[in-house]
Amino acid sequence: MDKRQELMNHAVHFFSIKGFHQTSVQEIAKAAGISKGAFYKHFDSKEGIFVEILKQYHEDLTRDLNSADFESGLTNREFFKKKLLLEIERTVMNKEFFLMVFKDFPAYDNELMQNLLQELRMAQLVLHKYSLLEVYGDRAKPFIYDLVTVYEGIKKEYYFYLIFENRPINKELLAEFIVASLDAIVNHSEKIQHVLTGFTSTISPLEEAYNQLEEQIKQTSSQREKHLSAFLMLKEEMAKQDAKAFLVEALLDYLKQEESLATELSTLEKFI
Amino acid sequence: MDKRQELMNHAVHFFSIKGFHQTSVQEIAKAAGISKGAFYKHFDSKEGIFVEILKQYHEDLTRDLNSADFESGLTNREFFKKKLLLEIERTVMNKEFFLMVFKDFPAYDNELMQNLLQELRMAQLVLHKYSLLEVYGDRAKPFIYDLVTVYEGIKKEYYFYLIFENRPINKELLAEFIVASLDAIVNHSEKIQHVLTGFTSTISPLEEAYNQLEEQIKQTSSQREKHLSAFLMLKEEMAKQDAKAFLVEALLDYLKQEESLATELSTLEKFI
DNA sequence: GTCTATATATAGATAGAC
DNA sequence: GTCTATCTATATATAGAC
Repeated sequence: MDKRQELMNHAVHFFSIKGFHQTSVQEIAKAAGISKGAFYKHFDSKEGIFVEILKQYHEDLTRDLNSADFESGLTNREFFKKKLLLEIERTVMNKEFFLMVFKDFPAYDNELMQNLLQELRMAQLVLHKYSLLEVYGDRAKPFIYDLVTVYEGIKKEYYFYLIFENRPINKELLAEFIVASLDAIVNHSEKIQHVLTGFTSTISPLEEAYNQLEEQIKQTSSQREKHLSAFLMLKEEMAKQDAKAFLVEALLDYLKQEESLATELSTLEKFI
Repeated sequence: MDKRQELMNHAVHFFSIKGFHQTSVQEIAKAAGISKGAFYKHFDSKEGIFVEILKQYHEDLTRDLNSADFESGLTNREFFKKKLLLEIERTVMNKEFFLMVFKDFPAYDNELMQNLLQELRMAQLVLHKYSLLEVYGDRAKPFIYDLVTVYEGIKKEYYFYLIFENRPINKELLAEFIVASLDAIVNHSEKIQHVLTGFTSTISPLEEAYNQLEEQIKQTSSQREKHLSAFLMLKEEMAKQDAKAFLVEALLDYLKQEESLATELSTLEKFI
């Protein structure tokens, strides 16, 4: 077999058991019967092999789902259910990939990787959106984003049972159960107000960072009024062309004293 | 403030951003204004502080939910929804904890930690089970485990929106939406076959390991028949009091040639 | 493309002085 | 309870011979 592919197979295996950071290049190389040094002739870094695994999985999945041919004459619902069953079976067969993704992740300071992940996720989201619209049509439209969320949430939770806990579950039954649950929600939907309005945010990232900080102050601050005032002055000052650096800094430092605001403040600081 | 508590707060912060393994004790200590050496006067290891954080969160959560007093005269459904809303708000307020748990995890070779996690998860599961039974009564009973799974799946997926993507979502609306979705599923439940039969497995871990391996051979093996035969002989031999070590070993090695069986085989090997 | 040897860095944890 | 210095282990990645 191709050494490169062999390395990737072993890598998925170790990543799925120990997580990305706890797996060494040495282990992967050794499992494939080569030295650590030789590994770097095939991949330029440990992150490199991880990215290649992600890409390959995504390509395989897309190819599989597109090339699947179901008997003709199926209703939309039956077709949807067949695709779901295929996805469930595929996920269980590739359980190591699933485990790898849900364990440790090398994505957190690598923008390239984050973009890749975002992209893969979006692709799945859009796919599900159109599948559900095909089945439920206009009745699903007003709350399609909520329906997609419910669908993905239920699916994922059963994946945990199937994969993390190795539970023996009848997959045909599971597919029917999930679709039947969606049926129920859609049939009931006139009585339900929707929650989500779309998958992509329409406000700017800076605006969002402001909103997040304001919300967090309102919810958790020990000195709500003072912190809100500081926040408003900060927002005003930062909007100015000739913002005073010392003032911005002072207000940030002041707010940083409240530990619960740390995450929101670091996000905001990226825009300075 | 208590230095110990201060260290824990900073630890959650770093763990939530960079993950457990990517955060050094040095960073945590420095953020709290002490040296790395001094850290070890407060906690005996990095894992130690992680466990303490988990325990504290669980205690706080239990206390909060028990001490919450809602107005009297609420219906079961209203009461359930109020508790859900409280949990949503609490989760968003403690988003760093949520991020920490869903990022990197130090649990994978530490049995003590795995037990703790299992315990915390079970506690939540049982809590949800009884809450749902209170609201839906006998109608939910036949498929209560599926209902709990659906409930937790939907909730978790929205938490991802709220926390990872910082989406502004009306929490009151969200709580109503989730409960309404559960209403719909329960009302529709006569027409739905259930999937799960319980949360705890009734067969022994060894038996389960056998089942897993057999299933995996059937689903993924490139030489189904040969591998199944090897599997059956292995199972038979291992059951014997005077099992031949060389035969067990040989059969294991033979099966190991099929890479897709690696996970199941390592699980099984623990019983030898 | 593979090896061994090595550069370089950083981690968790401990020792001993104050 | 805090510091600095140090131990020990292990990691990613590279260099250079074959």
